[in-house]
Amino acid sequence: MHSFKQLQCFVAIVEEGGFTPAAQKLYMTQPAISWQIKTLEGELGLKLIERSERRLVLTEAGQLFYESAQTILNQYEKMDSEMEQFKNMEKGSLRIGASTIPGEYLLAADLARFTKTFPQVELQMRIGDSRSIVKLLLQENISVGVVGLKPQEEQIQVKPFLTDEIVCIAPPDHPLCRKEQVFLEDVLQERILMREFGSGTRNQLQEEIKKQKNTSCKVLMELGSTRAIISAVEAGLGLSWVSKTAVRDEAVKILDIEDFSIKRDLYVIWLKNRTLSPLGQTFVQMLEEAYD
Amino acid sequence: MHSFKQLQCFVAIVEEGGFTPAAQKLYMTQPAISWQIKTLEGELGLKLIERSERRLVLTEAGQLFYESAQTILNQYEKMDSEMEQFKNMEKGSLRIGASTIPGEYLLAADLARFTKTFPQVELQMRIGDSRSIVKLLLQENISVGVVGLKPQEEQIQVKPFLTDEIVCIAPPDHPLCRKEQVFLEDVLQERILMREFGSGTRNQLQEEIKKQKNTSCKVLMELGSTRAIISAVEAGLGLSWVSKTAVRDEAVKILDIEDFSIKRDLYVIWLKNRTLSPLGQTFVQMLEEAYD
DNA sequence: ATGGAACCATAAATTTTCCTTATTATCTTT
DNA sequence: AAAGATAATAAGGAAAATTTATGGTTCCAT
Repeated sequence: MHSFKQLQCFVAIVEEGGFTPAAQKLYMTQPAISWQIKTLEGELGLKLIERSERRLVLTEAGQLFYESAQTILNQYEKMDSEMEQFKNMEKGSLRIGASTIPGEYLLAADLARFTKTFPQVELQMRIGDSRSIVKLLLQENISVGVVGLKPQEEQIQVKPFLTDEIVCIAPPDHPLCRKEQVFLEDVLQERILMREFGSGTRNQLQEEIKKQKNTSCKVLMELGSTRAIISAVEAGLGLSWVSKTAVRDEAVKILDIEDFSIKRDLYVIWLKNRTLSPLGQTFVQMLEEAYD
Repeated sequence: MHSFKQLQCFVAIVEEGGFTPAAQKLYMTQPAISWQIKTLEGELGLKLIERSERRLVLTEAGQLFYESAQTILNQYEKMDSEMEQFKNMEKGSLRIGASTIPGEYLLAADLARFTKTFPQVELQMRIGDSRSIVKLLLQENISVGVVGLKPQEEQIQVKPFLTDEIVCIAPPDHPLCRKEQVFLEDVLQERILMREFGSGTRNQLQEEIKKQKNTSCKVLMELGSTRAIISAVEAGLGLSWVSKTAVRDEAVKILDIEDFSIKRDLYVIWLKNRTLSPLGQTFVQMLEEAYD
């Protein structure tokens, strides 16, 4: 088994045109170079360099070897710089933004994985409604966002990555929970709780109701977070719609409404004109892999 | 600078699924593997293998490294097998040069044998007069030459390998063919055909005539190839001298001249300061064996 | 649970590899 | 022929890699 050093010495000799200059290039002494070549030739059982005359000349074997040695060293350097780049990612920081649903529920696992891979990276996540996340992105306060509302801005690169389902929730002891079939009309009779204006969930919900039933719903209470809504529903203050993932382990009942359902696409967004940092790229890639 | 061994160990671990099996595969002890990985990770500044849990798991960095390491090792093996092939003469090319007689007549069988033994080798033979072959050798356009004129150059290694006889030929119906004893004077009366200037045959012939008889001969026609001379002699245009091997199956008569005969040594030549490639060595060796 | 088996990490000692300095040999140049 | 440049060689020593021996986990089966 030969070593990188041998290849390196050999290539240096060829390129610098002699043992002594090669030694200088590699910060070694000339006998060390001689030794490397000697062992290399010994291992190969072939003479690589003809060194009788003033100028060094490669033997046929030497020429053949030179081709491959070069390729290998190039490949080696490529690898090294790749690893270097990767290592640099460990030192950086990544600021992402997410709207409530992805931020508070969905992304938790991904963030954990990310910080495990890059423990040194300072990771910041800002949570807000979709509109504010887009704003943060445009101001470059964050470099990646995950939102539930497709931004229309020209400068924003949008990539859908997951479809979330928005479900209607009720306290477990609510009359509708016992009903065989529940329709949208039944629900709209009830007190409805909602997130604040600007929420992607609320926005989409109202549009869907209007589109599918051509009515609107009375919003009897506005709350600032999904968690607050769940608590309120649980306490019997009314019904509401939230992301299915948000209620996985909660003490509220999901109402299966026969004639109404909402799917909600989630999008990863970043600025078109900024090339995403290696860390950002890796983060996006991790999301893609996770929700493929 | 990492080593091939490190890559090798790492790849072996990934492929064998553990340190211990990797050690067995590489005929090393397990601590040696541990050490290699440790230093590799240290040099990179990155952890490659997660070994806390029951199963070994590659980190993200490890996966990245694995890709490149594999490529490099593959390339390395390719190089190694190429060199091995070269050493075994299954690969490579051999360019030889020969002057007319050896090239067109004598060497045919040897070349055939050579290509049969080494079918993968690209074999080139250039034919010219002795002087031009020497020139090609000095310019390193060929690595071995076979000539009929001993080159005087200091840098050329010369090895005689065969003595060819140069005989006088005449058309079968020529008067001299019926004569009991033929002497040189008889022949010199006739029309003499010869090869162009620079030919070893011609050179030697004229020198021998001058030496042995202290006369010179009138050259009445110069022809560019031995075959052309034979045809011309056959057609009755005159007499000439050619290598005995060239007329083996030809329709011309050999004149046995009582007081004149020429032996001609053929030489294998190569450059002193270049080590002959394995192929070249073998070729020379084959010639020696064939004409021992 | 508990003893054993499999597996990796660590330590110390040893071997091997590799590099350096010093010197010699060879070839080129003047 | 002498000087200069360049590679080979020798000897000593530093550094790297490997081995044996051992310790600590985890996993499995009794």
